[in-house]
Amino acid sequence: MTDGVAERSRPRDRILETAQDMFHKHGIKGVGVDAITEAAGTNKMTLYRHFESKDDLIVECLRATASKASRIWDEFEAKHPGDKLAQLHAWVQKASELLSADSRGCDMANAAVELTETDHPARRVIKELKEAQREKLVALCRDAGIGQAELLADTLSLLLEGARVSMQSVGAEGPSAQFVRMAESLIASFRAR
Amino acid sequence: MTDGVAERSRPRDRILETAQDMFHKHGIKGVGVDAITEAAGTNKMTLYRHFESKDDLIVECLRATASKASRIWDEFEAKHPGDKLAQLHAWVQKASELLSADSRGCDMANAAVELTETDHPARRVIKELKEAQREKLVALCRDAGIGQAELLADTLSLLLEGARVSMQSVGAEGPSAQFVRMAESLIASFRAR
DNA sequence: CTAGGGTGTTACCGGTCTGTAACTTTCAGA
DNA sequence: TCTGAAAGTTACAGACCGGTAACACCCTAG
Repeated sequence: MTDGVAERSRPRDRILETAQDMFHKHGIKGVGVDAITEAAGTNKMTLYRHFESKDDLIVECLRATASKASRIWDEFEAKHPGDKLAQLHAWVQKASELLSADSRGCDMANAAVELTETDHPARRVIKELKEAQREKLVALCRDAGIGQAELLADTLSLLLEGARVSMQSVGAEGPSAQFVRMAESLIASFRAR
Repeated sequence: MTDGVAERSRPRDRILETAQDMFHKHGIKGVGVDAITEAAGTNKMTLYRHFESKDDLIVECLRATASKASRIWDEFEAKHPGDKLAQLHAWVQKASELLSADSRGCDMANAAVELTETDHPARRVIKELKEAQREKLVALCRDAGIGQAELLADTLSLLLEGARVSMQSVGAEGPSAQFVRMAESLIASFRAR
């Protein structure tokens, strides 16, 4: 009713999906477990039967989000089978869609900003997942025949990361509006070397 | 004693400085007013005599931080009077020093991530101050004789913003390690156009 | 010396937070 | 139809949060 989540799924799935959404919109420290369970159409006890703690829920949410994101890479391969350069351009395109569709940035980066305790269980997960994403982008650049693949991948990563956080500071009309142009001319200049 | 702030200054100044430091290290929602006043060697009542609310304190902290940052620009002009291109390289150098000295990124960007309420008083301040910084960098690029000054400035902004948030996710050995190389080759390529 | 503003101290308010206990209801499968 | 696990309900514990009231203290300007 007040709920955007498919009503008849298992409570654990509803909690996970609702928590992802609410953490994303309001920040991790900006939403309590009561609010999550209420929005998920269940209650706190059920949450704690499925998750050890809020921290555990956070970790599971990050893993779920990363898992969704990794499915996007399969789309690239499906749409441009074998054509790695086209897949790289598709990456840029997809990134720009993310920017225009959603102004709250990357859940993992946001979590890293919010969870300042150096030993927070989510921090190792964030690092692990971000490094996996980096590896994918490096491999894509390399397979697209670009010489300095690592450098291009890292530059594109920083540009996107910067665009997603810049949107949260100054909005979509700020520097992030030029993301596609920046990324494409970067790729062109790396290809020309 | 447990306190890094100069002991004998006015309580208001101590609170402001301590709050900046603690907000930076632990995040805005990660530190309470009690902890701030205790670290500042004073008490909560004194804080509320000088600041209307925690939100007001947050805003003043952001303004103070931005004011410190703007003094850096004076250094550029002092060290390389009239030589705008040298000042731009000094900006890159200074940015990389920020990256190696501190892994908690930009206070304004972090605040934008944490304070998700769209009508939070800090949000307009963040936008305002970030836009002012952007204007400065655009002017510097233009005065350095670069044609597409806005595009270079925005690209450098996104790179730095991305580097500062990337450090918080994957650490200093991640993509942000290449920031100087990226920035310098960007400047070179814009100058060659 | 004295008046008064800035500061410190203590206690408190109402609210929210994570997490738990004890109990009841629902519902699917044997 | 019976059983047993999953889920819902209510209440609560203990801590912390932002913010305020009332009062005692100091210390400097006059």
